[in-house]
Amino acid sequence: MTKIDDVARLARVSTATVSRALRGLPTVSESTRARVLAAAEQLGYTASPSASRLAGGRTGTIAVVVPQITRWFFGTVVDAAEETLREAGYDLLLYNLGDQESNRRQLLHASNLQKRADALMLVSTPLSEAELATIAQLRLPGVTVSSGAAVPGWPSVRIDDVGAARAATAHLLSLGHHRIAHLAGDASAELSFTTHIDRRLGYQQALLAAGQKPDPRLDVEAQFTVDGGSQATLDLLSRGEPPTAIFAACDEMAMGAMSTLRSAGLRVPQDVSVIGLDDHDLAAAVGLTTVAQPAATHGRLAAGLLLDPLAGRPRATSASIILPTRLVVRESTGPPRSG
Amino acid sequence: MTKIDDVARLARVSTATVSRALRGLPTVSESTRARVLAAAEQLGYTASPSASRLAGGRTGTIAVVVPQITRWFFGTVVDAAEETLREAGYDLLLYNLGDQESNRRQLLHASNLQKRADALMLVSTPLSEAELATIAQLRLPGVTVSSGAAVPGWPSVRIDDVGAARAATAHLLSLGHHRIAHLAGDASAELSFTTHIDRRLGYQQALLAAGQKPDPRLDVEAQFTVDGGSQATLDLLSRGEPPTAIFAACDEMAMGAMSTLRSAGLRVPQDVSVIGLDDHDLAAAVGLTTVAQPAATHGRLAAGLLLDPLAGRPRATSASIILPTRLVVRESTGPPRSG
DNA sequence: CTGAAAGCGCTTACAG
DNA sequence: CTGAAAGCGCTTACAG
Repeated sequence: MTKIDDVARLARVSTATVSRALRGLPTVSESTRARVLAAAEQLGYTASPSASRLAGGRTGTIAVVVPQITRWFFGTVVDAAEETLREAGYDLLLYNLGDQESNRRQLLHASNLQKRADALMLVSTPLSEAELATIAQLRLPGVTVSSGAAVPGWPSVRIDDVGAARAATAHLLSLGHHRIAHLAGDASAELSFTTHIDRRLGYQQALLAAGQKPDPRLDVEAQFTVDGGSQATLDLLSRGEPPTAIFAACDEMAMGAMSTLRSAGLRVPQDVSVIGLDDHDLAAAVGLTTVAQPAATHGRLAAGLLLDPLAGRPRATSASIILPTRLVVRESTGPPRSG
Repeated sequence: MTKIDDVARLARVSTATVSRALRGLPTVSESTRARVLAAAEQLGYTASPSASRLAGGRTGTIAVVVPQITRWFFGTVVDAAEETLREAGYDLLLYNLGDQESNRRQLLHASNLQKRADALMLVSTPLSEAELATIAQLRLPGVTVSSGAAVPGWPSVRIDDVGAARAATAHLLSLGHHRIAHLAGDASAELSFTTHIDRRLGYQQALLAAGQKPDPRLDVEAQFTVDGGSQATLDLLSRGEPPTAIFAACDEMAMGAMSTLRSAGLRVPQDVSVIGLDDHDLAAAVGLTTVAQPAATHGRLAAGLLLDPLAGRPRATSASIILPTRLVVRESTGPPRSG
């Protein structure tokens, strides 16, 4: 591997000058810079990241933490963030929390993060008090995407979960539904996971605004996945008279619900309407009505918010971005039979 | 940040001993090791990765390259690989190639990789001759997942794409279909991308074995996505008499096809049968018949193949793993109307 | 605008 | 089993 000395020798300058020229620092004459670039090019030189990091104190890396990369929203956020970060020259270190709580603790341990990344992007990742305190003390720049922890001093990119859930439920109400079920995220599993709580809140608010009292028997918790949606729907059906409509807290659950309803001999939307929240890649294909949220935009904007302070620039945008959602009506919702 | 000297001072040993004790090298007495561990614990010490990498020559990082993290197969492979790698103490550096060819070239440039990662996992990533040569010359350990490049000396984990496609097509043939279309990956877009070629080959082999001549008008190319499947199906329908069955090269395309067929007023499977290849998370929910491939197993095994040589162990498994596929019959396939 | 020298925080022969 | 010292390949004040 060629190193900086090789380039310096060939360009007849010091290693300090090579370092400056290659990083585009302004204190290098044009002719020198040209000579250095030519030498580096000729030798196929790239600085060793380990050495740069140690000497410079910056890692050139952003750590991105997601609950599970296979879920639509998280995959899409990471996809968009990766592109933005790479264009800016940053590497993306992926932390996929998975199910294991032990995994979580270890990953979010301070010393692990601070020495590995210049900044942190937490996607839908709740934090304990202790974790929050540690991160605050590290003074690591960061951004949160979607709900989860609110880290003091960090910007956030998210939607109005309460409002989106309200809109989804209101759509069902406007069609004349009176028995509207909710498939909620499992609030107990992930500490202070506000997404689940907020969406349930929006659901309840919409019902109350329409003069309906939320019925706990129509409100079931499950995993935020296709299987979770299926299980929750089975659960719902086993409780007796089925609802006339279901608001699932995410599209994956909604698709699981649609599938289970059909297997149970119920037609969607004639017997039961289903609405989700996301606008998953496949929502259009399965005719799912949903409240769309712009996942890629989350990732792109969050990455941008991280880059500004890292480059020493003031943040271009305000600290907290609430992205718009919109109702997309497809074939999975309609008026109730008796409506 | 506490550094190794702090620990050494507290434990009353040299930094060399701290380094050895913490990494579990055998040449440290038990009592010394205990003292060092206690000191490190007390100070909350973790070694600086940059310094370790520079001094030790290892990065503790695996670079994982995927075409697009949002696609089911790739997301699932990365999810499984991440878990295995993290358990072994490795970081995962994600390279999401995306659409941009320029991106590709830069990422796969030798100097970029060798200094950033100890090993490389290429998922469905074709390489040019030049890239292959560079990688071979780097002597970087690696593994390929799914088809793409065959790097000399690297193990691979994949399915038999030709056989899987043959099985999918044979299923349609066995139901009595005579006009079987194929939605293929866009072979021209990604150099030497053998997955697309192999699946088309299997399709053609099955037809020929049944005495049917492949009809180019029933063989359309598209993106490996839901939208790609929709577009290709529209294309197919615009060519005149529709096929009685469609074999889509992946489930996402198959789901796009199902959706477009229904929008066009064609029933699945009564008017047109559809079979995919993957067993996507949502395949069961939409009743898609498919040839299942174990995506998570790909990721887990590939990560394992990488870890053995990195730990200096001989590889536990043979160099080339062909994982089994299996036909999963659901509701999207049936006999042709006139059959 | 450029260079000599120190230093980033570890690991690794080399000795003992 | 342990330590002193060199070295990994850069970047950064400090001088000029």
